[in-house]
Amino acid sequence: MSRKTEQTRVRILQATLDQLASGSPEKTRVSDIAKAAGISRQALYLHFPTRAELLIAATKYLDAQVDIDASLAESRAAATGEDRLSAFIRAWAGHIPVIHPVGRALMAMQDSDPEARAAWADRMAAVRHGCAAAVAALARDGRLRADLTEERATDLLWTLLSVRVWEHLTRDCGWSQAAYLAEITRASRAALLAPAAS
Amino acid sequence: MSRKTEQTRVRILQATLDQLASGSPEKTRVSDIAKAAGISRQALYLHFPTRAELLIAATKYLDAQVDIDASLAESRAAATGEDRLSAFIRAWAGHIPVIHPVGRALMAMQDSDPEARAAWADRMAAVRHGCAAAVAALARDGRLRADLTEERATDLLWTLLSVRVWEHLTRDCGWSQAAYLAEITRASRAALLAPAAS
DNA sequence: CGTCAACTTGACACCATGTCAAATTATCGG
DNA sequence: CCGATAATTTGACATGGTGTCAAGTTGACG
Repeated sequence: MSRKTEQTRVRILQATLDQLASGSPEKTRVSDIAKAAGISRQALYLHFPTRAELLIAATKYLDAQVDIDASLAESRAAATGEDRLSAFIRAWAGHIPVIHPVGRALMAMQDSDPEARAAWADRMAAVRHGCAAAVAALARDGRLRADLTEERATDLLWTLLSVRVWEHLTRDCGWSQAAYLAEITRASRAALLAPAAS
Repeated sequence: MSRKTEQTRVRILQATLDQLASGSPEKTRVSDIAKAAGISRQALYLHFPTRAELLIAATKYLDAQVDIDASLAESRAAATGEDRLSAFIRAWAGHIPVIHPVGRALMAMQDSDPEARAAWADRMAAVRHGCAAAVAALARDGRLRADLTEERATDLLWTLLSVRVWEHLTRDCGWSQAAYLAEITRASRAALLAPAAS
């Protein structure tokens, strides 16, 4: 009963991630996912009430698999604010490609589905929280640009690290992930750090 | 004959811009626009074959009204590269709010309509061209950061000035237009200019 | 072997876009 | 001012995806 239900649920979630990753996420239909999971479209609706909730569940499922907190451990352990900033950027930048397919699908639904909007906003708020921590560490070291409040610096970093910026640089500009990481790290330092950096 | 057709056409385009500006652009339906223009939905299709082409035509109509080239004149006339960069940013930043409603509608169609995608890409390519000119002026003055190629610098500036970044800062972060302009100018200078700036 | 849950099949409502045909109303040239 | 014709209206319909509903089928487990 519950055993089988859970199996099917996981199979659906995995199929969702697979389908989103291969092909345009925003054009992936519920029927495509059901087919990939080997069940009927209606059966999928027995597990997830709407497309939006399926996507949200898939996001959480992915979270559970990748364990972003572990990647952020290095950032939190950094001795200096500058190290913390770099480590945070490195960790988050490495995660963007992983969450991008489902993120793109979620972003595409933002205008039509309030739940999807809230779910995505929530995840991004978590990223902002990480940005704020890095900025606070910088401020503690006295390395933050004097004319920036912590809040404004956080907004700036959050924007620089947004998925849209990653998309623009890697997709529209054709940058490699390595180039993205190097340049966005540099740009973030340039934007936030007081002059006379290392 | 052609007189009336033209009148109606303009009325539709104006109604389109009005509707997009008031209310979520991506949720604006063809029937909403037709109603605002005072004609039937089917009559609208007599003038514009698809929603995408209507939006594209509205973009061109808006262009014709605002004359972006005039705003860029100051930028082109700048004596130094740094002045040119600042003037370009100021001009473009001032235009983003104007084109944003229709731009947002166009961006929302990118995944479903290749024509809309191409039209928006085209406009953004024009912005990139402006970025490239500013970067070239900077390079000519020897003010470009040594470790950046002109191409990469252009990509960076183009990204910083993207509509998505403007949306993020003004909508998600709640920044005023003035704050956006000031901070994005600063960030662009920090990202592109060689140290020891004015 | 019977029961209950999971699943299937097939039909349908909804909503926005886009198409079509027939009827009606403006508009313009003569 | 009238007749041709262009512009518009009304109403019906196709398409494609989401979400719902009902009735029938399969399969596991006590």
